[in-house]
Amino acid sequence: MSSARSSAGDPARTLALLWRDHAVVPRRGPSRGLSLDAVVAAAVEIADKDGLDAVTMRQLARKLDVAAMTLYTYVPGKAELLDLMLDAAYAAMPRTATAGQPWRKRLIAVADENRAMYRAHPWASTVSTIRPPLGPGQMAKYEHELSALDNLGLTDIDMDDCLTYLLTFVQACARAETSVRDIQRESGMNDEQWWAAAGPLLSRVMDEKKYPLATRVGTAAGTAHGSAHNADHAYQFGLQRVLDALSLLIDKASRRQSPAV
Amino acid sequence: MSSARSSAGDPARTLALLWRDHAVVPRRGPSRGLSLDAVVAAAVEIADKDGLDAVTMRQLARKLDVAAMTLYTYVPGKAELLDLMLDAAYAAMPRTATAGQPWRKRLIAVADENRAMYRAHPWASTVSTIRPPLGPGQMAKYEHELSALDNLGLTDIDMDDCLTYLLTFVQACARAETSVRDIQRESGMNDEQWWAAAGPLLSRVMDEKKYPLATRVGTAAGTAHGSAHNADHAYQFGLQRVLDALSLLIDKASRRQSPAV
DNA sequence: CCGTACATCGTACATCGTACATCGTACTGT
DNA sequence: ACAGTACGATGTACGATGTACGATGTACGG
Repeated sequence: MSSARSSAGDPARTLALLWRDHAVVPRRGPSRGLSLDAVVAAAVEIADKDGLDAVTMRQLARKLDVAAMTLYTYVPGKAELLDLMLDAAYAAMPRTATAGQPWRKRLIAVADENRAMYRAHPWASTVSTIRPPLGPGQMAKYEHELSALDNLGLTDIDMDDCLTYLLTFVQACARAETSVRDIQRESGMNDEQWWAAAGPLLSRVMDEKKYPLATRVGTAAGTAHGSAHNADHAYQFGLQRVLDALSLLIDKASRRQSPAV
Repeated sequence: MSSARSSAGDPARTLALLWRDHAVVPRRGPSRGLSLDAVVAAAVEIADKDGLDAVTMRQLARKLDVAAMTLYTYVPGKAELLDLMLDAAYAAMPRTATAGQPWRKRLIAVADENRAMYRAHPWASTVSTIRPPLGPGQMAKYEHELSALDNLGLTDIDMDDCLTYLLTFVQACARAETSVRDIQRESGMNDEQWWAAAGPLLSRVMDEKKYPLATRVGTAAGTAHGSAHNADHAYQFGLQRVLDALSLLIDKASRRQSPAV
């Protein structure tokens, strides 16, 4: 996989699994030792703790005290498993009731809920959901989030665009955070240590006269980034920018809908 | 790898390669059949055509008519190769001279240059550059892009933040485009076909009364997205939003610097 | 009470990155 | 001119990965 992707398996089979559409319940043979939910939950647990790469069929099987191939009686393959993991994560999200509040507050709640989900499941931020997992979790999430944009005078397509714009931003932030965490774990260095190691080497090998701005700004940014809470800062800062941008669309639409407001 | 990452190898070794710091030129043994540049160029070619996953040591070796292990005399490993590929892509970017133009035009040029680079090298959009490849290409790119934000009254850290904000947006757009392309190639279906396959299945399995907004908006967005140029649209639309957001910072800073403007 | 449907699982295969040992080449010191 | 050696190239091998295949055992329906 270039990057992990949702909905990479057979649509029919995947949808049946996501909606737990056990069309035919087996009537013969030994009873099952596990359940689909148990398999998915175990996979999510591994991914939460050790990252998506740690979710291998053998690892997962070991955790469930079962042979690797046994998993294939619960799930057609790894692609479908990923869809089930994502949809389960979506299904478990809290959905704050914000009806009656101004749209800005409602959208901030949506963003924060997503951020919390990515904090709990960092691996989810690395999955491309261009083709989303079409399960009950995703549907409930989508329904809830759209309600924050309903009755503002936006067209259906505008609603979807605005939501996508917001969620893309939150996912990009989460992805950056996840990346920092993963690379730190794999390299055994945090960013500060890495800069401390690479910085001197770099200035010995590059001609600082040739890149004056890069040297000056890079040094300033490097030391600032090494210091602290820049992920939080980037999120708060960026979210305000995103909401400002959306307000241009939303306020115009609202005015058109109800000129008094 | 959870996702591909730059600067995942040993910093010292990587920097020496990136800056072609051949400290000791070998004086003995057979002459080399290839060059570092040839190896990197071949890797980029494969990645451009068939995606980053297709860049395996064996594939690359086959393309260069050499045994797989031979590559390890040119490059310490795959992690370093990725850094070299990225830095080469950066180095090859055109850098439009926009001195004297208003900052908005300059930033649009920066964004467009990056977009063009990602179009030429879609795999580059999938690489996390939280720790950037500290090579001459990256430096030249950074120097050039910072110059578009220089003399606007911004602090060094603001300059870096603004640039990062812009480039993150462009990369997110490119990543989406790449994802669409990759998933289409792998699944053998374009998005329209996929929706056509999954849509009916979904509506049979889900209770549309339970998700009224999702059904209504999802259908509208689904058909609209199936139609056409939404990647371009998302880029143009989003870029304007990003620039609007940045103008709040920049105009304020400029006014502080030169109240007349 | 047997046939059969089904869960389980051991083995095997192709793929990956790369460690290691070997081989042959071409320069260096005499 | 020749030996010693540094170094490029490469064949083989190892431990991962996802999963196809076939054997084994279980429990229900006739």
